[in-house]
Amino acid sequence: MAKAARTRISVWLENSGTAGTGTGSGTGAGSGTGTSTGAGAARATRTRRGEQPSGLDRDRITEATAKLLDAEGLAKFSMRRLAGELGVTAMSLYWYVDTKDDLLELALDRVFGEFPDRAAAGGPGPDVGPSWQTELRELAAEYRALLVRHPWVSPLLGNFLNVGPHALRFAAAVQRVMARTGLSPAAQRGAIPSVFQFVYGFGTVEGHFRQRCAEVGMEQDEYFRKAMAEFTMPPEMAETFQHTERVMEEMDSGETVEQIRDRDFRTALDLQIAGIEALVAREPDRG
Amino acid sequence: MAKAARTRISVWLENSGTAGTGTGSGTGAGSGTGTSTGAGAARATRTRRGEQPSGLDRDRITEATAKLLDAEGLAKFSMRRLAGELGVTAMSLYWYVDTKDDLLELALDRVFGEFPDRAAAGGPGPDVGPSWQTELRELAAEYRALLVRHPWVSPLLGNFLNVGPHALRFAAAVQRVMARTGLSPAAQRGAIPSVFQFVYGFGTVEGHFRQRCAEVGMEQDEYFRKAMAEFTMPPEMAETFQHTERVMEEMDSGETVEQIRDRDFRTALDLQIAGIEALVAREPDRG
DNA sequence: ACCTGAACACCGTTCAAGT
DNA sequence: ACCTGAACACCGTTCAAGT
Repeated sequence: MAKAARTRISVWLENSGTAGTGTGSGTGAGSGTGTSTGAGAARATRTRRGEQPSGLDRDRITEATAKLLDAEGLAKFSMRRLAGELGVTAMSLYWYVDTKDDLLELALDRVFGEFPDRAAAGGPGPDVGPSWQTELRELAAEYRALLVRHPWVSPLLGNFLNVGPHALRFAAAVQRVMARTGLSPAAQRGAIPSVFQFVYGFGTVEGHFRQRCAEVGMEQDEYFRKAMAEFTMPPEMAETFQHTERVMEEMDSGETVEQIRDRDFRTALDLQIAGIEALVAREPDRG
Repeated sequence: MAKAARTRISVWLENSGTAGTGTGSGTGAGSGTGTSTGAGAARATRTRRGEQPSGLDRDRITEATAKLLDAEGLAKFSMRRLAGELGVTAMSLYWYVDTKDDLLELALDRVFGEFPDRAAAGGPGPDVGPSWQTELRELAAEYRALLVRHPWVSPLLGNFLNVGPHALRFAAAVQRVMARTGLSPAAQRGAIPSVFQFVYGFGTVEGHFRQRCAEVGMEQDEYFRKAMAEFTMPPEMAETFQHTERVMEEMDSGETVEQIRDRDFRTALDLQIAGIEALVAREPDRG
């Protein structure tokens, strides 16, 4: 009852449910072709001759999507709006993409392609190059920067599986650093979310705050002060919130919101790295 | 240009922008009354006599909102749908609430009220009762449980400031444990997101996954296996993803997805606590 | 004081039709 | 093979009107 079961939750997974029969003309994009990074061009390249009238293809659409999301945010994004940007009707898009969600997933993976392409494992020996500590810091900083640069990424990460080729490349890089810490595989599996879910949350609120400031056209410090002023703290709690008070003091002594945030981020990474080191020391020796 | 500036981003902040003039009849809810936990009842109590025809009030609406969000998720929630549930037209709701977003914020804070009410600071001396370690674990576990119980909370937390009375009570509890660790105030400000943004991210993906399973009517293990089967790993990456492989192995040896997740969560908290302890040991003695 | 109906300006998506 | 127009079933919100 109620529409055929559809378990697929990602463009990157094989189509399932109603297997085989298919439901229409425009489906089946990228089944099995997705191993190379240029997966998005699948349908377009299949007909490489005679250029589409409007010059549309999956890649151009995905690119325009990311650009529009950067410019106006997730809330204002719509298929009609995007189509307008591309000089085409909304329905043309559905030739290249099954649903709006699929398109968002494509855009999501696209920006993960902005990560510098780290050397794969098995390159130089395990004891040359940067320590796992500094490489972990780098990865965290890059992830944070991505989330701040593209505030729309964060809500999408919450909704989709994110197993596109670029996201996988990043996940692999994460797993490789963790493997170098000396933690047991089981402990690595706890350490990964410990570090990168933290970064996710941190980058999310940071990006969101910056976006908000941009929308109202205020500086971050200005906006922070204003929000504090408007907010009437319940008096019985006032004493508990030492941190907020302290931030205000630090701002008064000339430090910016951004500087304070950077310092907090660094502290948190110090904490995480120290935590990993402690767990390693605690574990029975292994190889 | 383009609509009067409106900086307010939370029901809990004083109305601002267009200050004084106001734009209509039904605005101005809760200006300054919000210090007590029962702030939502403000308008209703003001007219305590003669019971509204439909029995509507802000509290009942907020309650119904949370219930509907639990039942059908954020995506399917709408003012019209909620109104239907309350046996009323959508527009009636706008008498009690300015916008849909305000209502969502009210519901958000409401579920933060589910946290057990922790004793305020200044109760028993600092060295009786549970250690900061076990209290931190408890807070983390409760937060995780909240996010899993109400998967719609997570996306809302990303969008709103969340400075309602109940959320503040929780934040205060967090600050109090951190104050007991021995960290400097500056380090505390890094440690808080380190721990609780991790929990946020962890609880988010867990809650989301469970919701997905419920929607398609599958067990978690079943769904996990299915997703893995549908996913064709890029061959050059297969060797990197040891963890995923290992999870599959552990599932084959009888462990459930849930058990593995619990173990990972515990490991991450071990890591975080060890990290805090290391930072404390590293800092110059204080107090 | 509280509630409604009609209307506005949007959505994502389907479907039959055009070229 | 690619694109469109019209239509369906929705949104949040406003506004004038009812009781």
